[in-house]
Amino acid sequence: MMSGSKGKIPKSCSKLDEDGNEVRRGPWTLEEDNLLIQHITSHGKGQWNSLSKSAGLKRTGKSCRLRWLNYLKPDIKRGNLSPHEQLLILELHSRWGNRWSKIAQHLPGRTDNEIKNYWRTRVQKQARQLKIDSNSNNFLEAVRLYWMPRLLEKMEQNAKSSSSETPNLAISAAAAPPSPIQISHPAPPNSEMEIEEISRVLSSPESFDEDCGYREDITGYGECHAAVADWFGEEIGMSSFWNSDELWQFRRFD
DNA sequence: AAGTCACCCAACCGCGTCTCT
DNA sequence: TAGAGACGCGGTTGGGTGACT
Repeated sequence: MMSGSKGKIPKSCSKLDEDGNEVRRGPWTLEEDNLLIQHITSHGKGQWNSLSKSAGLKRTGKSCRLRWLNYLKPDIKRGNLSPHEQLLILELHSRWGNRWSKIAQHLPGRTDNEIKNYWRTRVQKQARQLKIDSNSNNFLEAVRLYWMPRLLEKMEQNAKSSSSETPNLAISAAAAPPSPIQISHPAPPNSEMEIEEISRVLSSPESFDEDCGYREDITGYGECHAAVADWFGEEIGMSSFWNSDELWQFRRFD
């Protein structure tokens, strides 16, 4: 696996720590990834500083931990966020704010870093275009009134099309090229019943635990995994989510 | 074809919290 | 109980990439 995942040529640099030991920084190389994976596979994780040393890595413990959690961990799900996941992020962020790790706990296979990046690059961009603060009530209102229904609509469309031409995930998985690290992906919600359930839970305050989150597994696909690269390959065109009439209505909130 | 810009995301940093001695 | 080290979280940065001019 390539550091940076896009075929970038790693240009790691080194510096010396206070003991004069070399400490590498920057993108991880394939060799470093393999060392870390092998070491965690045989010895387990934890004690990151000593793990780094005993694995022969010239990295800080912090760096090793981050690399593992955000990139190498076997259950990491990659690819675009599905409308379902986007909906959850919007909903959970409206409740908890920038509690990225807490939000990530409700999106299997997604990291807090990924969710944070999504929020900063997509959601905040949308707020900037509307010229409203992404943490303001106006923006939350706009999200609830327009963005969330759009995502639900998209999920319903997807459910309908997938029920008429249900892809054979098992075949897709079998046909997928072998990966050096087995990454499994949660299967998406693909029935109208599931979507209705998600809508119900999202719109029902009673179904929400104050501190622990949803009482039910609203992700609906808890342990179900299939090796599909990306359920919702089609990118949701965020910038076109709101038409000019809607934009005008948002600004009336001000 | 070359330059510029915006976007995306991996990785780093600082700081608060937890755990161990 | 206090101090040190490890861990975890949220904010920020920097470089690669593709779109646009």
